[in-house]
Amino acid sequence: MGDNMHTNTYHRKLYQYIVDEIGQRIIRGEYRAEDVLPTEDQLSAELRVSRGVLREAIKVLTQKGLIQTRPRVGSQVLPRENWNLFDPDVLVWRLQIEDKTTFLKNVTEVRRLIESEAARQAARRATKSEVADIKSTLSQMQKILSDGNQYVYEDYLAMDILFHSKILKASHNDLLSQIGSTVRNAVHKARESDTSEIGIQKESLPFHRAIVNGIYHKDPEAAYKASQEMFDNIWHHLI
Amino acid sequence: MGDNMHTNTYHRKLYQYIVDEIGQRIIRGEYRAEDVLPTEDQLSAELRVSRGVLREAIKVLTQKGLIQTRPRVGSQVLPRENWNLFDPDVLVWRLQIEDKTTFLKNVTEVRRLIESEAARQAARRATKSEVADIKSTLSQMQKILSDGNQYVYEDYLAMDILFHSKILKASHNDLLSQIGSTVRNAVHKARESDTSEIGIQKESLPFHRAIVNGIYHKDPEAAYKASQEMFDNIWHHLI
DNA sequence: TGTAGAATAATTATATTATTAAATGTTTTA
DNA sequence: TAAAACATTTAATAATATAATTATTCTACA
Repeated sequence: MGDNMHTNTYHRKLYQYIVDEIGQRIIRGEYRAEDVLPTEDQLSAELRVSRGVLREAIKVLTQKGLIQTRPRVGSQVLPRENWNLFDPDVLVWRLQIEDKTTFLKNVTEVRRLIESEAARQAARRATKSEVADIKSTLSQMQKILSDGNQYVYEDYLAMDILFHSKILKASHNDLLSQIGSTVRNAVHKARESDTSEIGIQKESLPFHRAIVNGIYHKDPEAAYKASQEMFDNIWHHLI
Repeated sequence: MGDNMHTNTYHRKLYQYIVDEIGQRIIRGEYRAEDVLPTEDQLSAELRVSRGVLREAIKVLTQKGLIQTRPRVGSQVLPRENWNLFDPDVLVWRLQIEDKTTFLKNVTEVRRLIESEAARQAARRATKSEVADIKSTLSQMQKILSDGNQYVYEDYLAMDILFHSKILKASHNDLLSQIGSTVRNAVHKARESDTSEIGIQKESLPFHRAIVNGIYHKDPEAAYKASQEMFDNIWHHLI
């Protein structure tokens, strides 16, 4: 860690840097399964933080299923099957480090599955105000895209995220909703599959419209199919 | 907390008690969203632990999405949508406190979705040895059920879990696989939807066989449909 | 002589306490 | 009303003591 950690301008906490550093070392395979990390004294010295901070970081990594710690042994890296793959940090680390093609394929597969089912359920269960809310978000998206000169990618992305999270919520299944938003957030955080070009965004509009139509007309299968087609379109641009 | 915390016979760490205690207070609504927890000094005094231990517990709770902490403000309880619903602890706390019917419905919906898709992908991607492995597990299950007298529920359950986790793995999508096993574990941990009667297990055998057949003959849609029917059957027995 | 099991020693995480620094909301003042 | 001083609380460090686990050594017994 740098020497100016204590006076850092960034707003993250010190232990988060340590979590990131050790976590990434593990994902990179620098520390491998069964390996024992350096002792708390050594690690805190190497990373230039107090043992207290290191211990807080270790607690967090334990929660993520990356390590397990026992007295007289130390902190042991756990095999891959123990990792909590839905932890936002773990997801992002993997997106940054592991083979992008396979992982992105798997991620997109899950997104397609979850979000399409959410769209289907939303068509069944969404309340009137939820439908109205979704519709208004869509029209805001259309507005941003129609005004080609004033198009700002970040604005559109924020609206797009909002749109999909509202559909997820309208599925009235909080587990479904959470898988969807967790994976979506990770993908955006890792800046993968982000296409800032307005052309591609415009191309996806009909699919968005079709999803909303399906939800509005309480036609689950239409919403389902439209959502799947949207992801097939995304996947087409990814490869 | 009891006075004998330090000399506890249980093997859990001190901070885990604190995580449990505060976590449950939040799920119970004793501390509500936007509420600020007592200061670290007060809480550590009340729970009879050092501030260090309390801070480690707070880090863990932060990871679970239950709280957020800032200097001069304290630890604030976050609204429900921030909670990490796939965290084992959060799952258990919710199961102890919240409405079981809705929860179980949502859980089954997710299981049906995930495991059926996994079966479909397994039909496409399973290796020969994986198929053989799945087949042999199924025949062991059949054997246990056929010998009615020596039927032991726990043995059968273990085999059933193995069977489904092998299909999940054969989907060759580790995200899919982990959602599936996490949710399945949650259900078993909560001891919900466990039917120990041999009759119901026998009823589910044809579905299992149809799934394996689909995978064996590389017929994704057959495997998919059989898996969905299996969950529809489970759901039928739940209500 | 060899070995199972108990004592022990070494190592490492676990936990406490005290202190200082940094951040942020609140109050006061110009 | 803006900005400066203030108070409060978390963030981080450091030093130290305790407890738990494992490897080693020793002892008693076959």
